[in-house]
Amino acid sequence: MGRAPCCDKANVKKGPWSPEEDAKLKAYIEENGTGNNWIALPQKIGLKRCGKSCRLRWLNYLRPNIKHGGFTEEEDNIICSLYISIGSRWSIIAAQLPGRTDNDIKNYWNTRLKKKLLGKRKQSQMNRLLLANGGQDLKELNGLEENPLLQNLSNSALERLQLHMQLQTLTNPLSFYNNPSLWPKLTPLQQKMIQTLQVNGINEDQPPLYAPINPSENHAQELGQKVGMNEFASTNFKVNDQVGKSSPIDVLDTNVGQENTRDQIQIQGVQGFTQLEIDDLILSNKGSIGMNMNSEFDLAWWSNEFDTNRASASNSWGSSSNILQNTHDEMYQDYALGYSLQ
DNA sequence: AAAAGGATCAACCGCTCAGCG
DNA sequence: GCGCTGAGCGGTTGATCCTTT
Repeated sequence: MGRAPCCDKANVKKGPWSPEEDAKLKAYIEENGTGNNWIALPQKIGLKRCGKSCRLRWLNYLRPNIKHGGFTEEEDNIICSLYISIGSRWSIIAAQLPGRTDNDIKNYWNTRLKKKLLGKRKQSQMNRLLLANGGQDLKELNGLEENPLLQNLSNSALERLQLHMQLQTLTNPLSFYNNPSLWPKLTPLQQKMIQTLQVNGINEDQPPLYAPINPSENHAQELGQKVGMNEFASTNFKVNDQVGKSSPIDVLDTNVGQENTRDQIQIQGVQGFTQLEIDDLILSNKGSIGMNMNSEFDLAWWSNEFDTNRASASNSWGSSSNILQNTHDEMYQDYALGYSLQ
């Protein structure tokens, strides 16, 4: 037996609200309140609308102090930061933005903000892998398709992961790119390809292969100490001290002497590489290189499981949100430095 | 100028959860 | 403890507007 309908579907009006309906609803609620019974409300005021529809109309459009459109840069920052942190918890995000509704933020994110962030850079093959089929290709290429934890990653979590990866690539001095000690052993074919590219030059949009942006380890260390990406990761970033390790795969496998944060570990396998390198690495190391998503905790962070656990465990977004906001504002600002959202 | 395709956003749908008897 | 009910939420849809060809 299915769930009983919340109203008589045959006798309710659907579609856009007329000004008359708006006026009726607004006048009644302003005078009497909702009475904590949305289901009964439309009958009381003679509206042929579902109670749920009335509730939505009031909350999203008719109640006082609602703002529509014209999102500020600060609001963008908050939305992005929170989305990366907690995913599509629109009501929680809306709670941080006075006058904004969850529906408005959801629409704004889906239609504009997401594109600003994900679409402005040239869409890479990694993006396609991540988004085209819920990350399945990437999981398979990484030999992780059998990992039930990774399979539990929702599209939202994958999207957040992708955003985070972009942030990492741009800001993390500990990235592959910036740590020669992390560079992989190359197959003869790969070496030949690199040589060819170095001789012939590569797409000017891309930095040269295997040319560290910040070759100074001291510089990387300084920056590393200041990069505290989120409240959940410990902030004791430690520059990889495994100089001499020849392969990132080794590093990922052992993590000897490191106090890796989630951010550092998870992305190590891909960040800072050109698309060509990523593709090649994935293909040539299928099953052995990856984002080191072996830890249940790490995976949970990206998944809805974490969202649920975190939300229900603390149930105190009010207090945690400040931390959340600060850390992610910082993260977002780092991002924005290298990648203007305008 | 018109058609096609894309973007936007209001509204709906169906699910989960909390409160209550 | 259990079942019912309504509130709330996130995902999705579809109408409309806008842009491009």
